[in-house]
Amino acid sequence: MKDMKGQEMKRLSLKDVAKMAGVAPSTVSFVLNGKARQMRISDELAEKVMAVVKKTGYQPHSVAVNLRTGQSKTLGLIVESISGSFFAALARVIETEADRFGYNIVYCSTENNAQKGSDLIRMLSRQQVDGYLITPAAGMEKDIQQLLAHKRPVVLMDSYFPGLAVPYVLIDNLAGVKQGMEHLLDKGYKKIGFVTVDMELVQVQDRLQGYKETLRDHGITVKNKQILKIGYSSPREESVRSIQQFIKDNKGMDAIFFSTNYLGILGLESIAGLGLKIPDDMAMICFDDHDIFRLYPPGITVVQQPIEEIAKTAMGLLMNQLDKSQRYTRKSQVQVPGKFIRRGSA
Amino acid sequence: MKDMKGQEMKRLSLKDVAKMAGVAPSTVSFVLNGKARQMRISDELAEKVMAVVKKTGYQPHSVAVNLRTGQSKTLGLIVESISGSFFAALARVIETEADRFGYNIVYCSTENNAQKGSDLIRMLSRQQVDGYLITPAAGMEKDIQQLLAHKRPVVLMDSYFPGLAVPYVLIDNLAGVKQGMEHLLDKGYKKIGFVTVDMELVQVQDRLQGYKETLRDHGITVKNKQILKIGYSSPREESVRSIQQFIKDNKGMDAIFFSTNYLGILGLESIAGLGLKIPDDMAMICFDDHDIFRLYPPGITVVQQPIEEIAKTAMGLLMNQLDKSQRYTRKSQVQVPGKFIRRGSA
DNA sequence: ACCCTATGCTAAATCGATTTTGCAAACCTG
DNA sequence: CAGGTTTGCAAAATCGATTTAGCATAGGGT
Repeated sequence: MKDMKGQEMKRLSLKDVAKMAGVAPSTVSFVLNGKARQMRISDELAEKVMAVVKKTGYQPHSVAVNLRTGQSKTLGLIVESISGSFFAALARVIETEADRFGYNIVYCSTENNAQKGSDLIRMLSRQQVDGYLITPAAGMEKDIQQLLAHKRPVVLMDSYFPGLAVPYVLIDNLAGVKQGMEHLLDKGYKKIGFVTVDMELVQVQDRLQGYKETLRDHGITVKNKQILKIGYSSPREESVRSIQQFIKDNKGMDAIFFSTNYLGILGLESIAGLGLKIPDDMAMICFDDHDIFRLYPPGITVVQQPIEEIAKTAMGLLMNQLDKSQRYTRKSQVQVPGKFIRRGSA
Repeated sequence: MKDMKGQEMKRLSLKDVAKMAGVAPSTVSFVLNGKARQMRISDELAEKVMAVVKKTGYQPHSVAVNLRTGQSKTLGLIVESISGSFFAALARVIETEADRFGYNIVYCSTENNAQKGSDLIRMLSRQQVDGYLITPAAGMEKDIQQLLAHKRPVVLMDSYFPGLAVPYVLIDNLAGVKQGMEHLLDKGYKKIGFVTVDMELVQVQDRLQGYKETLRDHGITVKNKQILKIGYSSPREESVRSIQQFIKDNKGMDAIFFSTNYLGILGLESIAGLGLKIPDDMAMICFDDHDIFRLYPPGITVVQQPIEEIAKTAMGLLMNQLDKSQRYTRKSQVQVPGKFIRRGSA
């Protein structure tokens, strides 16, 4: 009952606390920030101050602290799409990690639009965020470069820009795809198609590269006809139609590798729409897991992203940059292996 | 090339701009805040100031503005789970709506833990958010009450507390369930089970109520044995097992109404695990849609939440409270109708 | 010519903290 | 016991804006 008030009655200021304790504001500040010893405040007085702080439940006004110290204790998290399952899961882990380090997250999405990404970065920097966690959209290279030029702490996730010396964390796309492809070839699938998204980002290119390399390694000729690129913002129905056309155009194709979970879901629709059975009429593997893939009969085989590891590593890299102590960072460009999960589809 | 610098070279302050323009800081402030006329700044001088602002690309330091004005232009959004599809979709709409009004969002989740919710509210109020959008977890009633007592702008979504005079927006749970139940009864299903979550929240109670009332209206006795309550944090496998047991225990049950999409997905797993066919062996309807339900054969019939409407209405109610002009708010407790979507499962 | 009100802008107070500087009193030291 | 150093704290500057109060000069009326 008694300690229920101080929460925000009229917002106690540090000055008020000082007055109550009969000391100067600076003294209170020193005590609260653990600089009492350093500033030679007597233990006796420090205790008196702490007593008042406890009793009143005083909480520093974070905006004022922010203004004075220049530290907002806030990080900007920019993802591609706030409702995508991969990004949502990522955000969730990052949120709790940030909390452990005493940071808050401002969470926003580009919807894969470089212009919006650019605006968001500007917005966040106006908001004085201390660092950035970004899953970059195509075309955001310049913006990232600017952040770097201004020496702002940044970590990229899920993708990166080959030319930029910026810390990043992402799955080993090449190896992930290769593992999946090897599995398909092992199981005897002969004519394997690849459906990907039409974007410039490295992770997309790497996945395609993984497909091509595996085939070449097995002495199989890569045919462009067996590769389908779908526009990112192409409407659902249209995408489904083009996947179906793709299947029809490739008679004898017995398996498809989908390069993102979004495409895999479209694939499910397309295949079902054609009345084909998975895996008998058509096998499939998808890069990046999704709830649906666990459930959709017969279960879709996937290369799963180690989301928790990615998020934690990224936070670690960011904290490293934020740390004043600037300990030398061994390696700031990290690729983590994906996890191949076999289900019924291949 | 030329307007590429001013972005954050050394952070230009208002004082710097003033110096460059050869005027007082206050003058610059007045001009920038559209109070030039009111403060009788000559148009000529105002233009001169604006010219300098444009040229330098000056951006006000929002933290300083925040401190001085007490307005953070930030809203707190607390959802139940950041990775739940309903909440993610909600967050997405709210984010863009907030942007339209010039607000930023700090986005966090309770993971259905009242203690964490409580902490989050405290954290957000320390961060000086201007308002709160909350999907409350059970047990957060006191926290909401405190916000109200401190006259903080709040809007609840997805649930509310019957005793509290607080604005809220949610789907009409009762009517939604009734519509689904009527459909099942129309189609001739006789023995309908209800699977829900074991929580105290009104929306959960209302859904159960809808089930019971519909049966009673049709002269059917409600049997407790046909109602299954599953603990919110009960592990997946255990939940699946209890649903399967529930089905076995109710011989002759021909349809199940699932009260949340999470439960519906578990239901899918359970039914498939028992080797039953939907809808022939078991029909189902689920409250709250999900991507899976569109895809999972034969498609799951659902009562869909009008997420966009909920989000927009909630933002409207919040903006209403934030508006100084305090225009009288007609109605601040809103229920919006759900959308019944028929697919193959019932 | 004198007072009074507009006009057009600047100076200074303020938000709530942190940090540097300052200044007594107490404590050596020779 | 004079002179220097340490101790213990307070005063004041600062972060970057907004806002109130103030102060010349110009114009208008009698």
